[in-house]
Amino acid sequence: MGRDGTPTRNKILAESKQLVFENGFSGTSIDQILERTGITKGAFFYHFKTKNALAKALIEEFAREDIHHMNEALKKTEDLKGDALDRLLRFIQEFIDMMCEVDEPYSCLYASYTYEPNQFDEETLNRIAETILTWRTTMEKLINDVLKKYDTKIEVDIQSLADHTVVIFEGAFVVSKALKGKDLTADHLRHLKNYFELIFEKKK
Amino acid sequence: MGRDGTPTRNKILAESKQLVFENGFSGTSIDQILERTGITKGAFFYHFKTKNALAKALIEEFAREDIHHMNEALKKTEDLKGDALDRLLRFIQEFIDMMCEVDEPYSCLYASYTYEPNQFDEETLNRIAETILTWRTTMEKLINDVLKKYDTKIEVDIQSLADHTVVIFEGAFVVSKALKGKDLTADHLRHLKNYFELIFEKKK
DNA sequence: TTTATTGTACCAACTAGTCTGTTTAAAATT
DNA sequence: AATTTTAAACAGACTAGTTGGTACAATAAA
Repeated sequence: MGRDGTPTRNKILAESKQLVFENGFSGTSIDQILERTGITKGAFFYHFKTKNALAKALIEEFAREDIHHMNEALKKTEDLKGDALDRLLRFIQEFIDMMCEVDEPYSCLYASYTYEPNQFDEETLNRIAETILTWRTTMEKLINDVLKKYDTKIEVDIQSLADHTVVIFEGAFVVSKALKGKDLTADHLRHLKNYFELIFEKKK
Repeated sequence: MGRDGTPTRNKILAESKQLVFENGFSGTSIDQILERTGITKGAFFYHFKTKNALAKALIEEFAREDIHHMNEALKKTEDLKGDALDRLLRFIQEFIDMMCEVDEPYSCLYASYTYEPNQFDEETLNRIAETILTWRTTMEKLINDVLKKYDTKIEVDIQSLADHTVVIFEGAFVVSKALKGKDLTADHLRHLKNYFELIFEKKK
């Protein structure tokens, strides 16, 4: 039954993600995507019914990978469950290491879409919120584990502390892109780690 | 000689800034701007030679206001120069107060432009970097003042600590837009304030 | 053969930008 | 003070190119 279209589909996804980071979504034309991929219009519209279907597929894939990274980092730190603070710090360290490996400023589709929200349907935008809320839940769990044996030196709202990680990711991406300094992202995650380190103190 | 064009020019700037936040820059058509302002094409292109001239004017105005806010906050805290840490914390508090007053998620043109960089010329993008670096310089000064009487509990790089404020602004804007929670921005500035509070300890 | 893919010509709507002309208000002249 | 001049400010029809999307023929594997 016909040939295998998945390489084509993947090429479209990969190249258009890149293009969206360079030009924004509405600044990226389908013709540009065709040129970059060497694919024709027929093939494109076979795989994606509309340009917005591509937008949705892009965010879907990006969100899946994002949550996958998060879960991988959770797994890698499972052995530290004994000291929940150690684990939390190692969890952040995983992403510091990840960001050190990259060789150009990292970009995030959430921010990209968020700054031209009218281009997308509710469902697409909800997918972004949903993923950020998944991060929130995960971080809340990690933090609450810490709070079993630690107090906070300053009174803090746990939910917003949980969100703070995503905030620093997003902010660091923007600034590192604007200043063209790929190392900035890791630096700011280190500050987040510092904050976690400083805010908790062992219960007596 | 002729009528006064500044109200028209200002209306164009105000409405197109709003449109850029909703649709992105390349997602905003000149026709849309005309519709929103009730102005005609002739008037638009009288005030701005090209669409990119508008982009530049927008970022110019935004940057000027941004630096103005920064300097206002500096002025308002001058009386606290005696204790540099107090001053730093009050400086951040100024922006917390500012963000509490707003009644919808705040948006930043720096992030908007940064996520479709190919739409703009070098000069426009440089204006963004320049402004962020002005923030860096200001924060470095505030922090170095603190360091005269305080040590840091954890070894930190001053430059990246200085940048951290902008990072948290930008990240908080993105997340508060994505989650449609206008209060989030202030919350995360509070975390920044906490961080500053925790990281410094009086020299003996 | 059949069905999943891909190629290409085409279209209506929209894009940024131009062109020519009109209005307006202040300054120069009477 | 009334009139004319001047240039800034605006109006809106027009254009050449681009946009997302369609129709349908061609091709390739099962």
